[in-house]
Amino acid sequence: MTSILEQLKDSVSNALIAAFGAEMADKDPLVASTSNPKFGDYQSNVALSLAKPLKQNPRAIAQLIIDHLQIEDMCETPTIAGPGFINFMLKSDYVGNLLQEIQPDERLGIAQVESADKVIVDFSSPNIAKEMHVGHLRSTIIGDAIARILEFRGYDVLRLNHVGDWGTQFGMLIAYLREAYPKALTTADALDIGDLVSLYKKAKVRFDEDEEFKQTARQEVVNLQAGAEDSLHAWKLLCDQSRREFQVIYDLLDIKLDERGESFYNPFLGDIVSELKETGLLEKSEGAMCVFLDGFTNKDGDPLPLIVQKSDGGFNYATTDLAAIKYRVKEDKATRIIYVTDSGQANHFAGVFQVARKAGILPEDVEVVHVPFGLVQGKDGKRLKTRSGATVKLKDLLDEAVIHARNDLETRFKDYGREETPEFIDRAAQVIGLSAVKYADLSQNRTSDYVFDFQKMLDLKGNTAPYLLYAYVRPQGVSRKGDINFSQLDSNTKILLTENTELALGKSILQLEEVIKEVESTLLPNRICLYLFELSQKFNQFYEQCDILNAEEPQKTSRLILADLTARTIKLGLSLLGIEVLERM
RNA sequence: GGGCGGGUAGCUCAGUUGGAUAGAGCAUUUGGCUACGAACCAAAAGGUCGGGGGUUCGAAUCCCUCCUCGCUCACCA
Repeated sequence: MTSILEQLKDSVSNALIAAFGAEMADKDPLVASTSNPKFGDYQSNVALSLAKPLKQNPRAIAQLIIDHLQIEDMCETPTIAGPGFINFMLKSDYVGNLLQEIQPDERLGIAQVESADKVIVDFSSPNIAKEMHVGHLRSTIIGDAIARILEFRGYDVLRLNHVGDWGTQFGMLIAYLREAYPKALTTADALDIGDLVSLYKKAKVRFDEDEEFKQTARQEVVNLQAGAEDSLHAWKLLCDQSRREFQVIYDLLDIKLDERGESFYNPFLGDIVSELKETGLLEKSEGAMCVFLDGFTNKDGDPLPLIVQKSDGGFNYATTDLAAIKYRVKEDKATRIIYVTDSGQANHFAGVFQVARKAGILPEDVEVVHVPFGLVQGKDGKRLKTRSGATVKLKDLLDEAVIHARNDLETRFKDYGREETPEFIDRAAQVIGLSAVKYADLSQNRTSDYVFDFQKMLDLKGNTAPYLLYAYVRPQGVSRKGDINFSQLDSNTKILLTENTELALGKSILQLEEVIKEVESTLLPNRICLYLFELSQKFNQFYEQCDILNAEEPQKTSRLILADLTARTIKLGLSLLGIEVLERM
């Protein structure tokens, strides 16, 4: 289905050409939703922007455009307002017909892209030998939502987990374990993940304080990268253990990822350096092999290098990321590569992308984009910590969310005297708790820092997951009582939008496609959250004002269909965010 | 000092390529349940869009400048 917005744009463009000639073909018709419903549903500001070049009164231009518009089937006669805005009000018959058209379609009429281009979404990417913490939550949730949206649009999406399973931290850990717990390097599961984490911290302290240990650790990295067997064996044990821990979280959050860690690119790192050497970009500086960047300077104002080989011969993450780009372009045939990491890595990616372009590793027709997000902070505006000062563990946080949701459900049921089975409560608490966490993050996806607030996240009022889940449960409850089979409707069943709330709801349902297409390019899932919230509000208003089950036919069937379409739209929208629905709650 | 990103209602945040009187939610005050499930709806109140200049028919949005907060600036990732 072509979205209403696109149809209007085309119509206005055609009217411009008809009124002012073929040179208007490239003119943006400036059609958008109105800022205020009293101006109608859509507006075009094109007449205002043409006033100067055409040297005519904008209202006169607007009138000429309207005279050449052919949209009688869609809209009431457009009106001119203020200095020259053209306002469009959709006809309720038109909206009803469109709803009828999308009703039988599982995708609710939302189009897929014509060619299934390969898109890589690189997200989550925790570090081996460390527990996942809230910082990984954002990347995981946002990345998953972006992947789901692009998959729904028909792209061939490769979800890559670029785990930190290589590099200096490993040298540190292995060097430390060699002297402190040699058994852990040869026996599976000799230590649990919590021990590993504390050992990692001790290793880090020694690394920072003890110059000799630092050298040993670096040598361990070089050994590992060169393929030393005992180092590799130890490394593998550590990775397996961490991987199982990560999987618990991914299962809980329903996240699917293909693991391709940094180690995967190890065989290609040397080639990257020699390739850069051939292009003449490579320079040796202070013992390290570097490519100096345009537009980046250090504290002293000198050009900043991207180091691709350290003075000890080891490679670092810039080398790995360059090798990853090359592999993703050549082998995966990606046309778009999306990196979901915290905004602190913006400079790093800008540097890597620049070098990749210059070196010809990254062709012009492949898009790379860094999707940054802010730090997760506590209420004090500082990095999120537990009361004891430790990092908040992701698993604990998710468990707490589910417990919170369960407590709320139980008191609610008690207040209403409702009896539910333990299985029902388990399931509902799980869905509500986890969706609250996901939604709280996705709904305010800004690149600025993110204040983590349990109370707000689990609040059941306002723009939250429970509000949307409730807006889904309500029409589902009505449908169950409505005795209607939506898959076998009579073909002349009309959707009648006579009340204001019905019409507003109908229009809202039809906007999902516009929103999805917008997010496809902006990669801002919070737009979908906002849309779903507004849709839910419109449903609740409709539900409040219009009787469904007690209405007379044909209104009753029409309203049942409208309610069902709302439920399906919410379910689809939430599924694109990785959020499940409940039939009852 | 350089680069990047912020500063919008008491709090948390939206605000699409510049568009009409800057919007939500929470909190506050008030009204609506003999329930198509009130986890809802309706209403009130709440703003020098960090300050100051500029660009134009029109600026929260673009440019300049200053204040302020965060991240970052060569061998961690």
